[in-house]
Amino acid sequence: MSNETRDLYNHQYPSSFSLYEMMNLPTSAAPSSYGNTSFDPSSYSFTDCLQSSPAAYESLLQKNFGLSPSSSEVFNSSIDQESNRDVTNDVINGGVSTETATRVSASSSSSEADHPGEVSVKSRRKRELGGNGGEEDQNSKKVGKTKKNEVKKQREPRVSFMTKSEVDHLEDGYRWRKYGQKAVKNSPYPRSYYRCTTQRCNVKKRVERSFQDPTVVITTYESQHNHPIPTNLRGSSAAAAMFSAADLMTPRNFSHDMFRSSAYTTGGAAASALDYGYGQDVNANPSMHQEYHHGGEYELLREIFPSIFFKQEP
DNA sequence: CGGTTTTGACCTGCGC
DNA sequence: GCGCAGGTCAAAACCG
Repeated sequence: MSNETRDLYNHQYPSSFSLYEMMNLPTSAAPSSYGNTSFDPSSYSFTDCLQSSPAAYESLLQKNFGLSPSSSEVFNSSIDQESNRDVTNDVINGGVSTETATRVSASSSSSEADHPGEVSVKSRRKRELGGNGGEEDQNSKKVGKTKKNEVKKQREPRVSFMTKSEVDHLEDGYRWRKYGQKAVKNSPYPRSYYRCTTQRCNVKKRVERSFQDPTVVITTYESQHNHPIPTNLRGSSAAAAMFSAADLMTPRNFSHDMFRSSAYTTGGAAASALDYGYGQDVNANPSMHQEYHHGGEYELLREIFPSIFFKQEP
């Protein structure tokens, strides 16, 4: 953690922060007034969220988010660090009840070393399939139980984004392999599970469509990439770099899928700029965004995306 | 042929 | 203990 980030953790933040505030909308505004959807900003609060990411919160406060109904397709993002609650579900449920919404949950950590479960489960399953069955299986189950008692399974921090997009799987520069899909309770839309294809990188992401607003895609990232962004992809590495999981907790993260999905939904200059303009920098270094200032398209992007995504350097 | 997606089965945690 | 829902596995199918 940088000194700057550490300092931000010492700040005091309001306990609740709705998108109305972030968007400078009057709290009495009709929900339907947000863009062309029925999204209700009042349903989404940043309570808890920024306890886990004060830097991002700080940025929101400073910039007042700079979001306008027409300028961004990103409704919300949240960082889950505090409990084992499911961020995505919280976001969805938040659309129904008020206040609880974007509870960014939490997590814990389970790096490869922290969760040998991945390996043990595999081997157990293999054993079962191998037909040795019986005793060994019971033993492994016992082990699992004792572990459960000793250490509560921990999870990596999660960050979720709500983006308005036609496509479910938004490109972010990294390569993903889908490893599962599940039906979501109370939703006609399934949830897809992706894992980063890079070896020894255990970053996962879940993608699902909001049943309340099918135009909204909810993407939840878990863990952090331990490698640079692949260079040989059509997708902009720069756009992805802005969301490097190595920087998961920085304000810049809020640019990630909004960036990409906006490109999709606006369909024009932004997409071009993203796809062809900034594919050079492999490393998601902190000075990354400065490079945008040098390109002619920076100004164009600035116009398209909210100010928070292009934090201006003094 | 290697990588990716699909999909049913299985595991785990949690609430009742 | 049971049932449910979320999450993961892995074989088979698919694709470039």
